[in-house]
Amino acid sequence: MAAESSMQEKRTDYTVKQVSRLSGVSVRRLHFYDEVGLLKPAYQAANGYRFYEEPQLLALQQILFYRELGFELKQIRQTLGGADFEKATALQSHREVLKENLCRARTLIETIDKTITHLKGAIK
Amino acid sequence: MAAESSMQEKRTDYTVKQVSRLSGVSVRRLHFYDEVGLLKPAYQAANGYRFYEEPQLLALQQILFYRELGFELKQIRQTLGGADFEKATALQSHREVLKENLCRARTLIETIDKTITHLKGAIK
DNA sequence: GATACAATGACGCGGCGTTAAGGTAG
DNA sequence: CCTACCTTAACGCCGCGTCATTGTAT
Repeated sequence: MAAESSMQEKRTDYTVKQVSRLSGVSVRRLHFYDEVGLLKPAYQAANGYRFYEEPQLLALQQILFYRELGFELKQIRQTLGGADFEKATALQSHREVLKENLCRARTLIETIDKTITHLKGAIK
Repeated sequence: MAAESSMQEKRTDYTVKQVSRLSGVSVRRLHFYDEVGLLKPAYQAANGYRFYEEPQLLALQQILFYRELGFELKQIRQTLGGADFEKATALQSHREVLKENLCRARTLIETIDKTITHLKGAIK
C-alpha cells in the first residue's frame, strides 16, 4: 500500500483486531455487531477489510455501557439512534425492569431459605 | 381400546393435553422435557402416545418450582435425581447466585440513576 | 514461503414457541 | 367423514463462541 501521508497525521483507522484489543470485545462480536447493524465500521476497503475510526470507538463504548445494564441489542440500536431525552426514557423504563428483577430476586431468596430449612427439617 | 376395568379405579393416566391443562405447561414443553430426559412419561402406548401418571405430575411440580428459582434444566435434572441434602446444597449455591444478581441489580440501578440525572442535566 | 492478519460461513447452546405434515381415536 | 387429539420434524429467536476454510498483507 502507498504511504499516503508524509506528514504524521493522527492515527484514526483501526482494524478489527486493534479495536478488539482496545475494547476487549472479540473480533467475532465486532463482525456480529456489523452484521446486525449495531456497529458498522467507518468503511470497508476494497479487499473487504473493516476499518473503524474514533466515532465508532465511542459508539462501541456506549454499546458496552447499555449492554452492561442488560439492554437487548435491538433496544441499544434504537436508543443510541435517538436523542438524549429518548435515552433517558429508555433508561427509566429499564430501571423498572431492574427493580422488578430485584424484588423477584428477594422473594426467590426467601423462598429458597424456607425450602432449605424445610429440607433440613426433613433430614433430621 | 378395551375398557380395562369394570371396577372404577382411580384415574391415573393422563395424556399430554391433560397434563398441559392441569399444570399450565405447554404440550411442546412436555415433549421437550421428554426429549431432553427431564420428564419422561410413565409409558408410551403402542401408537406412540405419551401417558403420565401421578409420580410424573409430582415431578413436574418440582421441575416448575426449581425453574421458577432460575435453575437451568440440566441442574434440575441432577438435583431432582439426588437426595434431600443434595437439593439443599444446590439450593444454597443457587442462593448465592441470586444474591449476586441482587447486588448487581442494585448497582445497575444506581448507575442508571446517575446516568439519567447526567442526561437531564445535559438537556437543560 | 512463512506468519499474522483479514474475510465469510456454518454449527452449537438454552428453552422452548411456532408452524407443518401426517397418523389415530371416537 | 369430521373433529379433536396425537406424533415427529424442523426452523426461529438471542448473542454470540468456536471451528473451518480461504484470501491478503508483509
